[in-house]
Parts: sequence; C-alpha cells; structure tokens
Amino acid sequence: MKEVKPTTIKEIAKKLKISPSTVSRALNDHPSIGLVTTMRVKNMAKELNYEPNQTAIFFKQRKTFTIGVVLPSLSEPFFSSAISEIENVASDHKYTVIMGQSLDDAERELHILKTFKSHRVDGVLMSIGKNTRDFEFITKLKEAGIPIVFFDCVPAIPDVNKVECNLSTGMAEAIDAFVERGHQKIALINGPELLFASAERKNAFVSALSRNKISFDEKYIVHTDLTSKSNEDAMNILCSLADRPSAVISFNDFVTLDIMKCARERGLILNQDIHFISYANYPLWQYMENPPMGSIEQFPGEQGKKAAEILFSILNNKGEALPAAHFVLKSRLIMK
Amino acid sequence: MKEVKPTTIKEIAKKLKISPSTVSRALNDHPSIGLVTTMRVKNMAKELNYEPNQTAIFFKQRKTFTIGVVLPSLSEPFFSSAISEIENVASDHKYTVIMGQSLDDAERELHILKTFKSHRVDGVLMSIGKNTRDFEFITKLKEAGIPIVFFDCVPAIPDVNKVECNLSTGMAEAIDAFVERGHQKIALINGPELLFASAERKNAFVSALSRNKISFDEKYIVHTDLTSKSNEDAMNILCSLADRPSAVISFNDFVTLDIMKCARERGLILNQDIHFISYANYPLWQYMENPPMGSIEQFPGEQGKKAAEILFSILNNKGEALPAAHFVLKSRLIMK
DNA sequence: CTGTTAGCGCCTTCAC
DNA sequence: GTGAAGGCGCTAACAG
Repeated sequence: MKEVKPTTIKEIAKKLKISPSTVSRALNDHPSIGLVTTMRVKNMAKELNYEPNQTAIFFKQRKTFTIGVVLPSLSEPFFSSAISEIENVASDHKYTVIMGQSLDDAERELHILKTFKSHRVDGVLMSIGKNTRDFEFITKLKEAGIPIVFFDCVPAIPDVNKVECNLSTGMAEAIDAFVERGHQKIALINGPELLFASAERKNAFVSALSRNKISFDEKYIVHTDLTSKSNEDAMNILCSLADRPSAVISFNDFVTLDIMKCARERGLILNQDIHFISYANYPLWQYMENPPMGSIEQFPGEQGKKAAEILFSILNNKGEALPAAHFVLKSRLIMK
Repeated sequence: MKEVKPTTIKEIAKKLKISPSTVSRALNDHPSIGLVTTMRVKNMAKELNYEPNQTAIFFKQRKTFTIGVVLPSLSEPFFSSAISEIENVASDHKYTVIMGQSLDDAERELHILKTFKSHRVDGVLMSIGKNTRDFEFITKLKEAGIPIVFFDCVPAIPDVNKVECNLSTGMAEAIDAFVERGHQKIALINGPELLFASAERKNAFVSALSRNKISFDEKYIVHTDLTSKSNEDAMNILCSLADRPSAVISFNDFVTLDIMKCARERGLILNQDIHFISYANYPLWQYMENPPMGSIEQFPGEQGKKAAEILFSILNNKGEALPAAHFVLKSRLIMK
C-alpha cells in the first residue's frame, strides 16, 4: 500500500497558479478574496482531498482546540458519565478531548498535567484525586495561560473555577424522608475521617437531625475505609447496638451494596427491618429487586457539562479575565 | 496575573552562548555532545523551567505520540473499562489518548476519524457503531499511513487488524451449564435480526444445542430491538408458550434486567421457575440478591488492552508492514 | 564535538 | 484582490 502524502496548500496553489497565501485566505473565507477564486480554491481542495495539517496550524496559532481532562478513573461510571458529557460539549465547540486518569496518584496527576501543558492544550478540566495535597500546579497553569476548571472533587482554595455538588441538600432531604416515615434512629456510615467529603456529610447529617429535633447520638456515626471488609464491620457495629438504627445513610453506593448484603445475611428484611439511602455513584438501583429507599444524586454528567461550559466561556473570552466561577449544584434525594 | 511565555531552546542557547542545535541535541542526549555541555544545558533548562513545545515537535517530526480512540459511547461501563485499559497502555508507551464517541452515528464516526486524521494521530483504535456500513475510511487511513486496530465491534472485512471476542465459546458453556442442571427447554432472546452479533449468537446457540442432542425448536428464539418494551414483549411471548422455557439466554444484561423484572411480575420465582444467563455488558450482578445464574463475559478491558498492544507493536515496527493481526478472545461463562 | 543553514505547513504582515 | 517574504520552535542535514 503506497502511502499518499497529504496535500498541502502549496500544491493547491501550484495547480491553480496562484500564491499559497491566497489559497490559505480562500480556505479561511477571508473577505478580501474574490468569490470566484475562493470557489476555485475550495473545489480544487476537495478534488485533491486536502485536509489541513492541524499540527502546523496548532504550532502557528499557538492554539490547539484541544482540552485536557484529568480524572481519578475512567472506568467508574460516575466519571465516565461526566466525560461523556464533556466530550459532547467539546465536540459542539469543535474541540477535541485528551484525557488522563490519575488513579488517585498525585504524581501521576502532575505528570498528566505536564503532558497536557507541553501539548499546549487550551484548557483543562479536572477532578482531583484523593491524595492531592499540593496545588502549586494551579499557579503554573495560570502562568502558562491555561485556564482550569475543577469539578466534583475540587480543591478548597479561593479564586479557582469550580463546579461542585452541595452534599448537604441531599442529606437534608434524606433525613426528612426518613423522619416522615417515622424513623428516629438514623445512622450514618461515613467515609474515612480525614476526607473532606466525610466532614461535609457529617455536618449535614448533624444539622439535618437537629432541624428535625432529633438529638444527635455519636454512636450512630461509624466510619469505613471503603473496603468491603470495613463496610461490613461498620454495619456489624450498628447492628449490634442495643438500639439498632432502622435507617442508614451511607457514604456511597458501594458501601450500601456491601451493607445491604450484610443486613440480609444477618436475617434482616430489607426495606422493612432496615432502610437505606446512599450517595449515588453507581447507577444500578433501578434494576434491583430490593433497592434502597432512595439515593442522593450528585449529577456527575451535569457537573462535567457545566464545567466544560464554564471552560469554553473562558476560552471564548480570552483577554478579559473573568472572575473565578464557582457553581454549586444541589445534591438531591431521588426516591426509588 | 502576568502570563509567562514559555522558554524556548533559543533562549537557553543565548544564555549559554552556544547554538540552538547544540541545546537541542543536548536535551535529547545526543551522543556526540560533550558531557559537560549536556549538563550545562540541562541545568539551564531546569533553571529556566524549559518545557519543550510539543506542538512544534509534532509538526517537525510528523509524529504526535497521540492515538485516537473511537467508541460508540463513553458512558457505558463496557466501553469505559476498555478505554481505561487503553489509557493505561498508552500511558506506558508515553502516548496520549484523544477520544470521540460516535453514539452509533455513522456520520459522526467519520467526522471523528477525519478530525483524528488532521490531528495527525499516530494510530487509531476503534469499536464501530451499529450503523456503520461503509468501510472506505479504512483505505483512507491506510493511505495516510495511520494504522487502525478494531476491537469488540469489528468490521467483517479481511486484512484489518482486529481484536474480538468469540461469542460461541461462552454460549456453548452456557448451554452446557443449563443442560447439566437438567434444563431442556432453553430459549434465546436475541437482538435485531440483521445484526451480525445476533447471527453469531444464533449459530452458536443452535450448534451448542445439537451438540447436547437437544432438538432445536424455532419458537424458542425470539427477537428484541433492545428497547425495554420490546424486551418485555419478547419475554411475554416465551412465557405464553405452552412449553414455557425454563432457561433463557439473552442478548445482553440490559435485556436480562428487563426480562427478569417481567418474569417477577408474572409471578415466576427467579432462579427456580426460570433461569437466566446473558452476555455481559453491565457489571452489576455481583451485587444482586437474585442474580442470573451466570453471565457470558466478553472482557472489554482485555480487548482494549490487546488492541492497544497490537497498535503499539505496529507503531514500533514502522517500515516493515506486519500482516494483519486478528486476535480472538474466548467469551466465557462466569457463574454467580 | 559544535555551529550554520534550511525547512516542516501554515498564516500574516507588508507591499503592490 | 493578490503576491512575496518571514517566522512560529524545533531538528537534521551539512559543514567544519
């Protein structure tokens, strides 16, 4: 198979006996080029199967029409629905998406960003990993003129663009829903204590209880390191309490899957002896025979979409710096 | 915030009073440059925070160290596990991944490929959409010297690189498993009749039955267009048969979810009155109370990984054309 | 070992 | 309205 080397502007020019600059202008619909010439050029381009060499254009224009997306993982449904939406928005804006998965490794994260930077991406979307502590890279990117918009897992730092989901609203709705149905002994299986996301859940939990005039009992909050073993341990602790809770809110769906299994094995009847609500990150309840009572949705797709839109509004406004955008979605309880 | 414009090779050269080419060579560890010079250059590069401008390098080298991945959808777990593996392999090879989702739209697919081509990606990985009929693009890419490796959903065309999953092996195991457990009335809820993937399932179904000396009865094959409505219809047809099947193999997990629901609603006891096995595309059974008996795994992650490895072996062998690779994984029944 | 020169494909002043 | 010339940053002959 002979490799046909791509047509260039020069060849079109030669065939038409005009100058390359004219061809370039014609192809870009430059107003000062006659209609006739423009048509001739475009026809010839089609005939020769001309496709602009983007690498040359990127180089020349110092713009790549490419955005980079950094995520902890590409295989988790939570993130893949985000990236799917991001790709859609990017595609609408005629942008291409390059991506990297950090696997929650801070070094790998930095490496990806460095790669993106040397690729001269026009902008970055990012959900930070669990182990990211150093945010020096934000300054670096800013210096390089590359805007970044965070979403979902965002740094607690002022003056950065971010889209996040307020976890409290959903927690409030969940507690309300439980209380309405007569539950008073409501427990929280929270994530690792030092995680910001855990603190947020706890605060929301406590204040929602107090709003419902339920006195807060420390024993109803237990922690898991998110392994299956630890999830079960947490559940066993709760089940062994003299005052076993009748309702449990858990850190996420994976935890709930484990603890539901654990509850079944202890002979409890799901949705009767014990009820569940969890923060959603795995879209499967719709299919289950005995799903939890509800789940608190965080809308990863919307977050990704919104973040991408913010990024493009920045890119289209180049020159006038916009104030840092901070968009907060409300998490919401969706009953099953 | 002042934008610092990136350091170039020239500036390093000027500071060091040597020529840009020497700097370039030193940075690339060219053997003919003295150790001292190399060190001086590298130190200065670090000091000035030099980062090579990849867009220039891509342009100059006619190589982008980027591969393009085209998938029907980024949000389906089946594909996201593939892309996750692909990203890992690419990252190991110091390659970047750009991606596009076709959403099963043939035009969008072509558009993505065109974009990739003008981006001068070094290679393409692709799982074709349901509506792709025209494979002219393969020739185009070949002419442009861009290798392509298909995986999962691959074109039935000779001389293309592809990694696919043999659906028959899993079907055979599934039928065997049913027969071993005493089932004789085994049905197949197949996908749209004109889909290649449906024909494959049907053939495997028929021959596995015959191998087990079960006479094939046409009424035990029904079709669905994969909408929930159609899935239910198919199940209702089977359930209304005088000889209702006791075991059902279905096109994929989504179909099974619907038909299990349907079966429950008709008062059948799952895994007792009726048993299920389906081709897997949605990893959730592990969590269910009454999962199907098993599922036929197609290993999307492995497929993506293998396809990526083939692509890189081609890229690293540039010059000597390799014969078209055709790798076939065996689908396998995994019992729950 | 190192410097000089040229050019990748395209766009964009500056001329006419 | 169009052409000529220069250069983006880097690398790779070709010279020393």
